[in-house]
Amino acid sequence: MKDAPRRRPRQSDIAKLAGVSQTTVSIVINGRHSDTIRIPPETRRHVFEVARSLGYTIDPVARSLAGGMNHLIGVYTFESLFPMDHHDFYYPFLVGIEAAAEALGYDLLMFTSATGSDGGRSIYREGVNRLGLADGCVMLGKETNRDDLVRLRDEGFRFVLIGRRDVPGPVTYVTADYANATGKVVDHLVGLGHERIAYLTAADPGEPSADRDAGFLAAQTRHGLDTDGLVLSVRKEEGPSAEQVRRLLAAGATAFIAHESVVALRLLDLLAGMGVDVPGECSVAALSDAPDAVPGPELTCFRIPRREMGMRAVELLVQQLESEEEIEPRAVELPCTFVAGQTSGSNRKES
Amino acid sequence: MKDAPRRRPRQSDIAKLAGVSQTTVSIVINGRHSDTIRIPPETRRHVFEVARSLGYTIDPVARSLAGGMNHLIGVYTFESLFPMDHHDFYYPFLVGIEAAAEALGYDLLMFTSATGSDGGRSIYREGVNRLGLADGCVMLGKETNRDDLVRLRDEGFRFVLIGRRDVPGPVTYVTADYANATGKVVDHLVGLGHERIAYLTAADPGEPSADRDAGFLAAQTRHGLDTDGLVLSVRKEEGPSAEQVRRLLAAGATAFIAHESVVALRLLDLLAGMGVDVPGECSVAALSDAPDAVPGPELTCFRIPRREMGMRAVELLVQQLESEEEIEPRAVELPCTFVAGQTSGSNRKES
DNA sequence: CCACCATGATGTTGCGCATTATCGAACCGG
DNA sequence: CCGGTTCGATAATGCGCAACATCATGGTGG
Repeated sequence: MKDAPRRRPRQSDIAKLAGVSQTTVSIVINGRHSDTIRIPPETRRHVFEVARSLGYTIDPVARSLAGGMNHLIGVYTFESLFPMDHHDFYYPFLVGIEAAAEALGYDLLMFTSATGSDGGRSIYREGVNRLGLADGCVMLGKETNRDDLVRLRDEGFRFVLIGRRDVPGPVTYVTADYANATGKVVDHLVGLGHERIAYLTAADPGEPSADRDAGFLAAQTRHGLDTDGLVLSVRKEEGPSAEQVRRLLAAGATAFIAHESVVALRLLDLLAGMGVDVPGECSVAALSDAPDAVPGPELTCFRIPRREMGMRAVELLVQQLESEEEIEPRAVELPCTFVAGQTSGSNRKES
Repeated sequence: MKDAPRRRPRQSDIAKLAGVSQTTVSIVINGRHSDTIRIPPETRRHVFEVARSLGYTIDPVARSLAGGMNHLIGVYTFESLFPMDHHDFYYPFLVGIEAAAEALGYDLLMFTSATGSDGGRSIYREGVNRLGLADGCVMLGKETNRDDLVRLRDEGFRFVLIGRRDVPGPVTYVTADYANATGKVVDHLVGLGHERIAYLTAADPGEPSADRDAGFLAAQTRHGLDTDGLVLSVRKEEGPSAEQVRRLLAAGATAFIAHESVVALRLLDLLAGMGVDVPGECSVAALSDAPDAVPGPELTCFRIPRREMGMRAVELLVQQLESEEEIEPRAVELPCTFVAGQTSGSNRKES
């Protein structure tokens, strides 16, 4: 019935009670006895008993200081993690990350405090890199700070990016194979007889957009198509204007491909407003997931394997962490699954 | 251009380069200079410069061992955190927790590794209490292990529970005011003229259920109602059987209150199947949130302030962590908001 | 009867930091 | 010119554990 806030028992407490040395306790607790380091079973049992009776639990902090791993995987997002609007975007990644971490025996350290008063995030704030607590880090977010990344790597910090990043020097990342997936969408539309495909690329630059562009370009030359007046740069927030869509139709477009599903949905609305039937007269496809919750027809698009990407990232990271030698940075591309959807149909040949 | 995996710079490295002692570096980095401990601005600036040039980052592990705070808030769930089925349940709490943590300058440590091979979770597994890495912990989940909780508290570890828990001795928790909210639902139904209200309580015990039961009982006696043959214990997974519902109707029930919204929804189906019009002939209410995604009529129910609970828990915890003296354990009850919904209507008086 | 080895441990050191107790020099008034 | 006081720092210690080097004992073969 002590009122005093009991201190955590330590190995030396056990040692005293069991009549052995702290070293012995450490060895027993960690099961480090081997051919060269021998502790007889009875001593071991005794130590264990005392430990249990004291309610001993190892102090991970001390262990860590003494050179061990923390079994901590950092999760750093270049944007704020949980706000509702990012919900659907980040969540599947997190599910994967958590699953893999749990399977591999790691805990997750979610960095939130790196957010400055300006709302911007930086790993290095006031010269302090909070990521250090984690053994390694999974990094996600669009607005990557490349300088920080380079500095991190040069410091020898282990991390895996989710999403391809053009960074000077090698880094390991896992991404989705946007180029191929985009190619498949084009193939699908071409297979339906479309020859003039309007392409609504994302206005904000970034590797994922670039990959889609590359995939589109490749597919297009493969099929011998051209794009005069059929390419449009569109902001996700605004979508295309009715005027722009009209111009594309006037240019002979019979199908539309938009990077963002939001844009594709807006496109559907505009086309409906103009009396254009989808997929009867015109097809629409997106180069990303359609949001689940939104009602309406299922978009022709592809699914980004977010969950798998999360898992894979953690697996790669742990592999790096647990191997003795330095592991070469790796790039992993996971395939997207094509979704035929209901917004694309065969192009009725005219004339 | 060194290829050697550079060691992390430490305070002593800075000290050597800056021509001061490690102590000084520590003081400068932590801004601990005061009236009694003085470091002139120029020295401070110099130390900072050297630190930055070395890419110094503090080692939180060592700091922790030395007794400092890490600005880390643990998040421990007694069930697995991210699996899809718990998604809607945990997510709002996390949003609140993250928001408060970010606002207060804390990072989040999500414990996943406590999951045993049996799927069960225990804080103390294999003699390791990993929670110690965090300065304090927010704990959530239904299947609380009370023994662990008591032990944790006795060790002097700071934590805040989300959800009321009957634990020997005081703990601080934040919960929703289920009793009052339940009372309001009853009031609403009574106000609509219902006098015989069937009550479908949860089969699995637990404090939240008990609170609802208490609230129901109180409201009932307040209104002078009785419950002969109107109370039913129902498993969430199964819901009530058609036969049971028929019996309740036969017993004169004109309104139903179910703990779980899932059960309420199933009830609606059953009643529809029996040709009973809701809310025309019969009212249905739930004592929890209706899931957003599910189509159908909006349930009469109340909304549990999950986000606010998460925030509040973090705030309470931080308050404890940052105050000098021991703070008395506190219980906080947050109000639920009543949702009139579309599944309750006035009771047409018969005879 | 000593040299040698296997057994079963122990003493010491150090991880990187924060804290405590000091300490030297400069300054200042009497 | 000397005692006190402020200023600007520092050496030493310890947090709890793991790694390393070392040591005492007892049996065994030569």
